Amino acid sequence: MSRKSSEETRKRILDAAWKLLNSPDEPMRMADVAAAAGVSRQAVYLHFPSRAELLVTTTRYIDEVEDVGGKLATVFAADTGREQLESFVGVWGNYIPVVYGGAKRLLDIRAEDPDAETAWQDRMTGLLAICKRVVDTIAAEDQLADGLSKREATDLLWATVSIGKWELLTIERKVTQKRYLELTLQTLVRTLLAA
Amino acid sequence: MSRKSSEETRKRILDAAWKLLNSPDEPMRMADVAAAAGVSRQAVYLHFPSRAELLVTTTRYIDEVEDVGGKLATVFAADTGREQLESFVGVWGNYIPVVYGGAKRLLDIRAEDPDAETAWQDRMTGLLAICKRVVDTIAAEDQLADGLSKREATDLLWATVSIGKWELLTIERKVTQKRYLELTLQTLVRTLLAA
DNA sequence: TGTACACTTTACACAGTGTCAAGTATTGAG
DNA sequence: CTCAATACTTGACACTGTGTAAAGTGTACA
Repeated sequence: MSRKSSEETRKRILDAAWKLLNSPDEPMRMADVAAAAGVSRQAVYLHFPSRAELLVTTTRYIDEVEDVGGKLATVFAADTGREQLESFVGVWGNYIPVVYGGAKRLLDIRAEDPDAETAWQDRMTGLLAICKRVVDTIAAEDQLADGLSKREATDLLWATVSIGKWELLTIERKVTQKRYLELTLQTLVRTLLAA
Repeated sequence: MSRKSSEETRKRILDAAWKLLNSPDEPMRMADVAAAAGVSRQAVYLHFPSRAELLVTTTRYIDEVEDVGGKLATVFAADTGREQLESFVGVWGNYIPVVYGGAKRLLDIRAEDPDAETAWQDRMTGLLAICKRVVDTIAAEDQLADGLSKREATDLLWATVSIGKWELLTIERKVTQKRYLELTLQTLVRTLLAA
């Protein structure tokens, strides 16, 4: 087998993991991933040292394939803070359903897996940076709501668009994705922007 | 040993579980709980059929000892919707730190344990009912924000005071408990109440 | 005195992760 | 054409934690 085969197998494993991640009822043990990828369980360990690493790599892989970075970058094409906020809620809010499966499983093992914890922190830190930029734009226009520091506004924005809150509203309470976006934006506008 | 001993041992196990639950760095395996309670691992199984059941019972035990029900009932002593909202955020918001450890571990095993899932749903449903009553009061005064149905307002309130969001703001972002309460109340007032 | 009860001790079945070592098949370099 | 490296398979096993089973110990109280 050529050197290429290794890369292909790796990709097949990641795709299989991705698929299982998005089937909440399917278990995702190492053996399941291997079976779904059509390789032996050991082959998975040849590419990924542990389940945690596989999870972490899979989420990064999804981010890459779906180009989160690129999509989030478009948020800053908007000039005003309010427009950036709108754009951000739209882009990120519509990205959540894509990563939800992976994020949830990552969270599940986070308590026991330091690697998963690290990967989670990574993503959260990245999102926090975006939130900070949006808040900075708002603050630069002097449009930040009274009595709110930039730090607090950033934290509030970040917590409001969290995957956990999306899960509560859409999965648990059956709010439609469209309405979730509207309600979230409205909440943020009223909370973060000056009246 | 008298019939009483059984009850005492049970209580010691629950207290040990509670204690471990609130020490996030301590593992809480059945053997750990047993050791902390000063009994054999098997004794734990004599009182609780599974780890999930132990977790579930422990959270209910905390609720009982701390009298959540009673505290939440005081919310409705207030007359106006706005006052009820304030009271609710205070009571529930200050209860979260007490149950946080248990809630987090319950969430962790929820994916694999139907019992834990049920217990979680129970608690969330209970909280949702409180949210609904507060929203009803607000709506009866015609103070609900424009374009918001009672159902949506209830869901938003519920998601906003969720344990997950509290965790993000206080644990992850180091917002103080006091400031968390202020920010949460402000968000809710601006989001749910008519201007 | 003895028996029911609460608990201990020891042992084991089972699932899932991760490791190890030997075997097979393909591919490309000499 | 040969052979060695590469990529993967196969099968076995150690380890951890949950849950079960069974025999043993000690104590209360009828």
